[in-house]
Amino acid sequence: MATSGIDFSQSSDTVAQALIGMTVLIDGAGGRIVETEAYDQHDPASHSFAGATPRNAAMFGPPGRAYVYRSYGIHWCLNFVCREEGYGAGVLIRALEPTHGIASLQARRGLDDLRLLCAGPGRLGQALGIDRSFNNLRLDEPPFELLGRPHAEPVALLSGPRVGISKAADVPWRFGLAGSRFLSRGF
DNA sequence: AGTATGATTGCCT
DNA sequence: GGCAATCATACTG
Repeated sequence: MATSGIDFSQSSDTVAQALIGMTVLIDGAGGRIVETEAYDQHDPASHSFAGATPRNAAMFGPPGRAYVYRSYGIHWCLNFVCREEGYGAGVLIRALEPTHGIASLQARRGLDDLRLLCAGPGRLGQALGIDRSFNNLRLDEPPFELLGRPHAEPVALLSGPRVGISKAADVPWRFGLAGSRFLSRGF
């Protein structure tokens, strides 16, 4: 069984790149991470920029946990907390290539098309069954499971501006797996 | 207490 | 390409 081997105490942009190619599962369902975005406390686009609030408290907690927030009143989005307790940084998981428990992912999405199953943070959240109860959960114990890249093989990374933000829109902290057809959109 | 605003998605023209 | 859905959070008064 491959171990994740990832160090969440690193900066969010480093973690965001290291996560590409790894596999995240919730209750055994999920897939290979093909798209991420980094957010940092000193980054105007980050929820943590203005300091800790009840909503973003998990971002300021211990690294290696989930930060879950509601997007546009509709979607649940999943982040991995980075750095250290008291520092607000995290990585938004934006897209997966479905590999495990595909039937349950499809059932929750009400959609069969593998390409659109987890291609976007809201879609991914729905497919994995994310909700508020996952906020602040540890990533190294159930229901979460993180698996490293098979044979620790290197991956070809893409990077570019983050999606859907108005501040710091030029910072290239969106990362993707080159050639993947499961990205939320092109780079 | 009222209002403005999203780290989005899906449907409409 | 445009825009409605839908609501928690943050900000203003």
